[in-house]
Amino acid sequence: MEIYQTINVLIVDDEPNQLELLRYNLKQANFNVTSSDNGEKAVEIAEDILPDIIILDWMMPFLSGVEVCRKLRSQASTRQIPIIMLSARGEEGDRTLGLDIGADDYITKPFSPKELISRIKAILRRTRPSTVSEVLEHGNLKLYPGKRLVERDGIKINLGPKEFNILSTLMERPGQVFSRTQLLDNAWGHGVFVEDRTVDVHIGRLRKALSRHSKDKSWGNVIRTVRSSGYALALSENNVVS
Amino acid sequence: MEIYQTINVLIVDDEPNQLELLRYNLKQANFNVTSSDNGEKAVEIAEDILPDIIILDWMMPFLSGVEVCRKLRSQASTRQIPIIMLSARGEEGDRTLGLDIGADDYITKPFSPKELISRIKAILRRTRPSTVSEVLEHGNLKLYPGKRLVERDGIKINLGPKEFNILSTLMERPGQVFSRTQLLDNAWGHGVFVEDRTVDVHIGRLRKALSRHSKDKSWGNVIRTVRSSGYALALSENNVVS
DNA sequence: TAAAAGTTGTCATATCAATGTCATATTTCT
DNA sequence: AGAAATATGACATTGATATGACAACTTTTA
Repeated sequence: MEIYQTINVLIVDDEPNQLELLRYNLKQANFNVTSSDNGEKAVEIAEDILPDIIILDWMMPFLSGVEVCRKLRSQASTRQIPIIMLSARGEEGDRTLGLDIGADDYITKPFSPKELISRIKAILRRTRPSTVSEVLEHGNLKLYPGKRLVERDGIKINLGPKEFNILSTLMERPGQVFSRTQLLDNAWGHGVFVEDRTVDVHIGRLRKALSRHSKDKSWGNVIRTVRSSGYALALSENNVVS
Repeated sequence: MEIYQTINVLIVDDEPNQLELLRYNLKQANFNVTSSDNGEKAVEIAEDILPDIIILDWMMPFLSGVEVCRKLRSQASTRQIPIIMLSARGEEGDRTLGLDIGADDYITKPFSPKELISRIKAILRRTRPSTVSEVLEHGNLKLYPGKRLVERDGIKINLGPKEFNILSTLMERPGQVFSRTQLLDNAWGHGVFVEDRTVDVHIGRLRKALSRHSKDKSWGNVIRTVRSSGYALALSENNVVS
């Protein structure tokens, strides 16, 4: 399974060597890594960056892995974030306690990087079902199909259903040009009788919505007009970040 | 840890002893158990009863665990059902293959019943939080699935069964949009014949109940209306651009 | 057990956001 | 410049959602 989206991993371990080892291996596997060497800070960071998954060492001074886990589970904002616990001990008592406490998985040291990565992916597979990929990204635009939500730089943008559908269609195939008819089919459904030109109006509304409350006027340019053909999501525009 | 709702488990193993052992232990843990001793039948049963989780033996004659897993994953109706694979072999190659194939977890025989149950619960915590969580929280809203009780800032809120079920469904996946049909399925049960629009009325009652006895009028806004789609539990209202 | 209190599904009506179209302005291409 | 395509503001209409009322039921209470 390949990773085709930026996945943020937060690793928490008080031992510098272990931390560095994890960081290295996860970076190799294309994850975006943030780390913390203490539990208290880890909770703050988690609330702040909302990582996609957290790798948590069981044994830590001050705030232990178990307590960090509890704190994360008690907060609505972080309670959905999957947690993998790492432990030096292999006794079953610990293992089941870890799972009961709210961890999603529990790995005993020593473990191979390959196994850790497999487990991360297994968890992400059910956290973000690929049937309808949880989020479509384009530059700093994010579209969540299941939540019918669009964000620009983390700021929510309200769109009408039609505008949402159009943007969704465009974002599924960035760069691809869609004719007005295709957009009508996708965003309205087959067999509706609506003027082709109506699409123009909605594209206009979409552009306006995307650039609203932003000094950066170029946001409307995310949608490229292709004269005599239709519209497409702009690829290499100045406002596109990769 | 307790279980707060009926959970249907499907176990699939060709070996009668093993099957009986699993069945006994899972019953003890208050699961509702269905079993099959062959892969082909298991797929049919799964499509039929849509269990909350499937325990699948890796090695089986005719249709192997891997193939059953593939079949279940290729069907829309069963794609989302979590699967735990059981295997006698412990080599890492198998382990990662199992996870890559679409299983949610992978346990090596011999394992203790306690560990299996812990892993089942760990998975259910993600897929069906209300079945294993004592409390679901969202902001200062708390919902206790077992007690069928809802609190706002510690103050009890009276809800009818339907309203409770709707809220429970929404709180299992904050932000996720549920269609009226989905809500009917979840809160009323399969196969009831009720107008889709009835959901609107109950959402209205739910909102009213949530904001009753509170100056803060915005409490009804916990539930977001998504025009042309359905309803969702609102995520933080800040940062909204309209 | 009967009355009271609470739940539920449906309808009719009110409200309000979203939509589609048109007329006109602007851009693009030759 | 002239033609063709696109952008945009305005506006009536459509369509979806919110809400109050009510009768049929269920559960609780006395």
